[in-house]
Amino acid sequence: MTRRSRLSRSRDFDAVYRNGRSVASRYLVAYSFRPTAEDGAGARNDARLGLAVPRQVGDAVTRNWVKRRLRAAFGAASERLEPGHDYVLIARPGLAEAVENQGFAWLAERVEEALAGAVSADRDRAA
RNA sequence: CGUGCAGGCCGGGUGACCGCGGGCCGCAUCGGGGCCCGAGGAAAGUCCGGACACCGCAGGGCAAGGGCGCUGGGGAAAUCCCAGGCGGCGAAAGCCGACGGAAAGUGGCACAGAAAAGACACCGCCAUGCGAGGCAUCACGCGAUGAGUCGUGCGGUAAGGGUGAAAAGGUGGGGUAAGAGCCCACCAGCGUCGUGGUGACACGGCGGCUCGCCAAACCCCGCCUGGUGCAAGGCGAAACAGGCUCCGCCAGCAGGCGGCCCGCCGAGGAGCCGGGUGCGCUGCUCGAGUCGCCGGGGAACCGGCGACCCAGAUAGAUGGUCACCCUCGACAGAAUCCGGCUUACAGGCCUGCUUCCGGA
Repeated sequence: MTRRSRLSRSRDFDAVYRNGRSVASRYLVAYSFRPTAEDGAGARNDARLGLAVPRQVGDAVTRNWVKRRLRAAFGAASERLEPGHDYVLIARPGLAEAVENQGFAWLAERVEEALAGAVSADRDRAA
């Protein structure tokens, strides 16, 4: 995933939090939101990801480790995702230990189902 | 050889495919390639010192704060480094020490003990007054004298007992009613002189005999000290809206000179409500730089020559899937940059030294 496909500005995060829909599970919270032309930035075709890994997840090394794995899992899932959406994934405490025990494949599944859940919730809202 | 000590170093590796950040170069401008580089010894804690940047700068005194405090050297500086002195620990190599002042003052010294700092004597020791009851001698009539016991009063005494981390210099001798630096010798400490050393100090002579410990308790002395930190700061772009209250206006204290006073400057200052921006570039990595060789020095370190360029991200770059090997991988992620300190760290390697103990 390139620089362009990341959320970088706090107004982008605010927009997703305010307008998007969320799905929470044991270790992850996923937000999804499809910006439209009226939202300023204009509609795009790629999916963008923002990450939030709070201090409770672990020390700096652990948080970096978690973010890398989340990006990789997002990259693997992005081909099956709705284009033009902005996503925010929030890690919850305990995620690092869980990934260490269950492996990357498990994380990839969890990410994919969280994102899918967020997208369907967002679609319901829009409809 | 083990053991112990000191110094230095490494911190999983190799290969394949798919990916991430930066720089350069083509094709060529929808995009897609090639090459190179891409976390640490602590990047950490943010505890010191600087560089750099902006703000302040008129001086004097006081206060406050700050750590620091043996000597010589190194270093831009430091609560840093090296070497040495002194003290403590160890068999040794070696390690540890905020290492000025306790005769400026205040304060503290648990428990135990009579007493913890004007020695106010618990037991004991010594001398003596008085009293008690017996003993011996003389006399044998009252009585007198002597040695000692018990009780009590007054005084002398820090040698002994016991307590303690510590008991008023130590040991031995003389001395004394018993004792005491009361006197003497040696040792410790203090003062002074000489010699050696750049110096801290060391060694030796002489002197008068003597001062508990704690300053990382307050404190005293000496030394030092503008503030804020790269979210500093600069350039550009975009956007906006002001209102209310109070104080002051040539002086005399509105306010400023980070606290106070003197003194100086001085026409604007303070608070509340509301509105806008919160984006791009820069600072941003070539530096007290790293490596090698040579020279100086006991070392820290310094000088010369040569080579090298070694992260610059900005919601913040190292990951995923595999395969193989080994001793199965610790602590841990740059955010302006350096120099230190401190703390964390699986396992392993190298060099030098030590010899109480174990083995040959």
